[in-house]
Amino acid sequence: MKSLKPWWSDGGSLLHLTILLSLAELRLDLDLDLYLLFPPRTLLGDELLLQNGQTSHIFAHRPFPASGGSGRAELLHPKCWGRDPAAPPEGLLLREVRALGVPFIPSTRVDAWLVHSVATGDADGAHALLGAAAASSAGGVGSGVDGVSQAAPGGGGGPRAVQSSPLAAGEEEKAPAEPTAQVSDAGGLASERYQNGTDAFFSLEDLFQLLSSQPENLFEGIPLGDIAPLPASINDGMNSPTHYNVNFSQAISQDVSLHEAMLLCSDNTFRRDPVARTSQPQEQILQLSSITNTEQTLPGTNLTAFLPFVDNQMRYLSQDHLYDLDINIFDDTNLMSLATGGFDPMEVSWLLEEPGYDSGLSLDSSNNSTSVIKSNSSHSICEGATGSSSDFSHQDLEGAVGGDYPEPSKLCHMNDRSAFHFHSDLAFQHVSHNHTYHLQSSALESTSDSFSWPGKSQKISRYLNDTDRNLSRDERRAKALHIPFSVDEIIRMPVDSFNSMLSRHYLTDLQVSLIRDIRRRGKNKVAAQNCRKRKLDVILNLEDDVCSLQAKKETLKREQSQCHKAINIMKQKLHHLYHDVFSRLRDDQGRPVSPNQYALQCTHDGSVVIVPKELMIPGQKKENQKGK
DNA sequence: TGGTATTGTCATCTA
DNA sequence: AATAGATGACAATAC
Repeated sequence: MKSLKPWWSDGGSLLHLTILLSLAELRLDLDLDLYLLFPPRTLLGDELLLQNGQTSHIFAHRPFPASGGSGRAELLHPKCWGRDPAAPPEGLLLREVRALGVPFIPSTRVDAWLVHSVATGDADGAHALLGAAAASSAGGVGSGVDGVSQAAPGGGGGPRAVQSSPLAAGEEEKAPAEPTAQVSDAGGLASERYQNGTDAFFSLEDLFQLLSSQPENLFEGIPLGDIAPLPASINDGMNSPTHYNVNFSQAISQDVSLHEAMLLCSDNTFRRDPVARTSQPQEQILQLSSITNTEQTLPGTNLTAFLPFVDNQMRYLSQDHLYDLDINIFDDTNLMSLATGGFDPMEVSWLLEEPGYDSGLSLDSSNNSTSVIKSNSSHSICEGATGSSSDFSHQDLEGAVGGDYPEPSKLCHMNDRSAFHFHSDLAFQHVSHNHTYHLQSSALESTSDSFSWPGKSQKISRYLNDTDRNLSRDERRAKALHIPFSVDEIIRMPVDSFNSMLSRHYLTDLQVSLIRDIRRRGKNKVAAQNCRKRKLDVILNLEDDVCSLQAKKETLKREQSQCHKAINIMKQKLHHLYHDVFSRLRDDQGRPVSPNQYALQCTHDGSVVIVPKELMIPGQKKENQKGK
């Protein structure tokens, strides 16, 4: 391996894997591809828990038409698995996929670790793993499938329990001159082991062991040409030893990007038709579309499936088709929609042009348009194969957000990765190459120029299906950008988790911008709701206070009235008492005392004396007058 | 068709 | 200085 660097770095630069005549690297590449052969029935956006606690998401999912609904799922990015070589991901998909009831689960730890090692540029770790695996295979040390997770990654010990594989010693002892038979037998055993109804998958361990056990024989014995007829059907490929077309000389002589390996080849691997290989690119793609729908496809059991990027298809997939790894998904959304005939630019641009939207989706048009144009050229296959735009447009909106995921069979997504693979969809069998590129620019103009449309809501609603109509604007945007988190999750996530999530996942600038806007708007929405709630509470409390104060006022008024009444009664009583006292008073001559001339006055010792009014203190006079 | 309530969003302020 | 939350103001929408 001559060069290895993270292929997500440098804004989409590719990791070119110059494949040498090295079996280890061959195995490595095989594992890379195999890793993509996830079991079916996973849905786009499925969050996969890794044993190391990290998560990843299925970002692409392509069904195998001939396998009765089975398919492959691809993780969002190896970057999601963490970058610490000391803590390789474990348990990849194991519990989840088993919970889904799929018949086969690829090896967990080693495969993830291999991809992880390659993706992170840790070639030594990957090679050490491979070497350890080979040594383990030769030494016959292993503990079964579960032993995979027990092995120490990074070359410490044999990470793969090769001996426990159903392809154990018997396969290793096969004649070196019959490598293809080994492959076939391996596939047969594997299918025998894993076959379950229409779903059968080749075990990574089986393949790994096969390659590890007799590398020289395998490598040298594989003919350069087609050595055997294609299997007549999937079942043939599954249940009987079958020869496959494996051209290793071509495989090891090409500079292939990891992106190609991961994103392009997995589907292409199932094309075995030599005629199709020699066809023109577009024709090949079309043939590929149809081939994948026929019994010629053999999911998981054909060795060619493990050598996708060594297939001749890579020849016509020029770098123009691949060169922008950093193409953001939204660009792909535009592309796929725009590239299809009869597309209405509004169908895409409304996602960006809804009023008040400033998340940068539209404003970042310079970078956006660039990537779109790039992806435009790189998506000629997809554009030509799409044919119909409406279905795509709606399916595109059904992303990972909100937990409302489309069925795998519908998952022909807009991103550049899956766009290369959607030939597996039956809908693309009878499509023509309609390169309506002009629509793209018009859409871009519309997305970048206008921010308000008259009657836009009605127009927008026309493009929303029932599901999307129930989604919020941010949810639709998030779907359009294939953001692998729910809006609720983005909003409610703690700050630390949010920041770590942004750093852990491979997200384009647009995605990050949208996520931050979603979070900001969501937080502010909640804050506004709380604010209004508080304001309403304050108003209600004030109203309650007014009511209580009014009631208290009434009570005080009643008490005052009662006091006045009591006072008047007391005055009346005092008046009567006063006159009663004077009526009984007599002076020393026996004459009645006139209350007009005298007054009753209380002394400090409590006694009552009769005082002439002219001798009274003025204040006492007033009191006596009041009492009268 | 106008009024009103609700809600989302942005700008700005505040802690 | 940066940031999250609070809040006023405005617009869109539904009734």
